[in-house]
Amino acid sequence: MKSQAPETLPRVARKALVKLGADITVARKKRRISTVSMAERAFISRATLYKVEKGDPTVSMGIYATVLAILGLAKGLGEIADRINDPLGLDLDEEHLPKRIMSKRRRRKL
Amino acid sequence: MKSQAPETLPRVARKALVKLGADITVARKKRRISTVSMAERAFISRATLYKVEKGDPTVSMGIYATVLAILGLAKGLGEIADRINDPLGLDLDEEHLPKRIMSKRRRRKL
DNA sequence: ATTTAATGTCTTATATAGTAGACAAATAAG
DNA sequence: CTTATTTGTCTACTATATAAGACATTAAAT
Repeated sequence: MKSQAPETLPRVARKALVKLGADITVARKKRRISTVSMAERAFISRATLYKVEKGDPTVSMGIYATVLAILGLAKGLGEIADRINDPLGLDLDEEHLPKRIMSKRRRRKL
Repeated sequence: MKSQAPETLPRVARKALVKLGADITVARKKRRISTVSMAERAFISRATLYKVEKGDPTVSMGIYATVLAILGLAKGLGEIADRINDPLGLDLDEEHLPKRIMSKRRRRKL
């Protein structure tokens, strides 16, 4: 992630990540997996695992996904934005979604 | 994410990511947000948003989190690994988790 | 009380993510 | 059907993530 304008990450996102990291730590401990062992299984360094458990936004999604998979929690990743979890479905019917989103209609040349 | 040994990403993780990306595309369209507009709001390039919607594992978690937040779906991120979603809680009581995981007990010097 | 392994946390080098910008293809509106 | 715009997808440059390794601290076993 590029740290363009400082604090570009929405607060809700930040909070969710910190919680995710903390939950991962608990889940790991419940399975009695040490940080060294988890890092090895995920093919990452201990330093990176440390960032994951802190909820660091710069770590790649693939690494988070791998750690979750090792904990048997990967499926939840795919359920974040599915129909069930998207009550904001407006009027549009999933089947009839336009292939492209057109903004303000342009003016024809006179 | 470092692509050390090819195909280091567990299949379940890969599947979950592809689904997440597809669901993000649908959620975006339902909100009538164009890729250009979404990229601007998330302070990322269109190319990166494209990767996100493909479920690319190399994109940073912060970017995924930001996009989800714009869609109003960030909370779900924090719920992936919480107690409710972790049935594999073994015997351990969350409160009594050891602070460190000790492996094979070492042998004291004779 | 000792000892040993686990964890928190830096630093620095190198692999790679993210951007910009371009282009063709294709949808939607007039 | 024509035109304006969106989207799919590359390439190459630059910013940054990740690994490696070190060190101090601390939990837990003996």
